[in-house]
Amino acid sequence: MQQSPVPPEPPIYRRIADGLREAILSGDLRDGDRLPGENALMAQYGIARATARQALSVLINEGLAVPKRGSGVYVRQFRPIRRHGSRRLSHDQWGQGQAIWDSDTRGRPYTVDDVNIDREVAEDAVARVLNSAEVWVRRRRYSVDGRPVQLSVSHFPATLVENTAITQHDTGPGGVYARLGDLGHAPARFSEEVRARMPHPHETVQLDLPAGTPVIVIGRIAYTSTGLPVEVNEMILDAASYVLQYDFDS
Amino acid sequence: MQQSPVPPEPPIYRRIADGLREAILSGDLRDGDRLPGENALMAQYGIARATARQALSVLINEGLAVPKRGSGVYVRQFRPIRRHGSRRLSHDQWGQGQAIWDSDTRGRPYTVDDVNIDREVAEDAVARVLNSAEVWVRRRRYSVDGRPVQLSVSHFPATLVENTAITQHDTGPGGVYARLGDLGHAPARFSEEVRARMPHPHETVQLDLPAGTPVIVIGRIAYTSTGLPVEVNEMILDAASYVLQYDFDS
DNA sequence: GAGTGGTCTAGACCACACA
DNA sequence: GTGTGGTCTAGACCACTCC
Repeated sequence: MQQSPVPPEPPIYRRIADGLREAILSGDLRDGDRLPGENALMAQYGIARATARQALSVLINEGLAVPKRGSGVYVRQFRPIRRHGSRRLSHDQWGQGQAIWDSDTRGRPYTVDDVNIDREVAEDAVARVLNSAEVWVRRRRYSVDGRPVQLSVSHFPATLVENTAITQHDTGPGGVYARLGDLGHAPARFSEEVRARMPHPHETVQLDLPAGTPVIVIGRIAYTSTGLPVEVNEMILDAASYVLQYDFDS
Repeated sequence: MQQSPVPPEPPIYRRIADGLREAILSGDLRDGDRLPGENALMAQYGIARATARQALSVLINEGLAVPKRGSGVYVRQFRPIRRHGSRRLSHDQWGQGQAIWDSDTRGRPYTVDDVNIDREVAEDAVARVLNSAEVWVRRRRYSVDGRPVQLSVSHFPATLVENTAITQHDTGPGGVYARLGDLGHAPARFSEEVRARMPHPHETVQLDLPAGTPVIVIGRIAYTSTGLPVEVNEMILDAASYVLQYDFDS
């Protein structure tokens, strides 16, 4: 009867999840493959329904699998869009365009829906940055291949853009940045803050996110060449759909 | 008996979770506050244990709450470290150092543990970028205030750094970049790819991540001024501990 | 219609925290 | 010791998908 300080075994649901995860990460189960369902796990391991569900929920919450009602649980895929930060310093100019991760580089077309434009009282942080209590706000949703991938909320100082096309649905050729240029306030410098977190419920709905998908949050300030902040843009990206790339000298 | 096409009510566990979430996001429940426990929810809503657990698990998987065994479920806090990409173009130089999100800017000291240095056969992606089949690999873990926040794996072309301090624990003054400089290969340009995803199990352990915490993955390539890639560094950051900042001109 | 995942109940035993 | 969350069983009904 050896009773030594054995490291406690992980619970059953976790061991099952570990096995399935390894099958996914090793490539035994590939993109879109069907995982063993609840009934299969119950039979195979002699466990209760809730325990089988718990095992599957681990993988779902890790973003490795997606449940489909009435059908099964499937291996999830990752095929991101590449978003470049700086364009001028783009590393294509000095490297061979090398990248560590694969991505869909063909410029798939964006579509924009759910445009909303309003004049609002700015939130504290935005008011502080733009030095303006009132702002024009442009809310948009971007989709690629019919799937929503990004939410964007742009804020402009109200007095700066009043009576310009920036307050209209159709901003004209070149978009809002061209209109800012018309005003003599062309954006020249950018500061981007990047975070990641789990999505809020409305983001889950608007981006149609499965469980286990974080969002990347980008807060971007656009400055003119003289250092005047002219736009604050908060973007919410489906993390499973994006790779961000930033190139810079030391 | 009106029986009109009512939008189906969300399940109980979700309604409970929604209520708790609102309490957290509105500030009624603050950092570190205790949420109603399983027993409290069972009594208050007249539901079974598993249902109460399910409601709490929603918030836990969203990263809004953290369970503590034998104690309760608590509201989680977010107090990130700010990590700057470019230093030369640092936006302090032309802006007023404005930022959208709060962060702990006081430079809290890093500690490094778990240093591992090995000569290895490179993974495909790394071999392709460095144009080198064999690499020296430096694995490190960084902690702040005693809490692990970042894992880092640096790869260097084996033939380039052989017999230098880069293959030693003590890399000398200025660290590995200074040693690369000694070789006439000082890094001058960087390309960073940024992703976010849920952590793998070993990352969860090494970073001591609670459920509902994504990781930010940074893949960074360092080039010399002549465009020679000299380092590939993959960093895994606790997303709840970081804000990344990138400044650039258009 | 058969099979799947989604929700829910009513129990049980355990390890752990806290007083 | 009491209360907490962690794991697990054995059922149930439902909505949905696929054949």
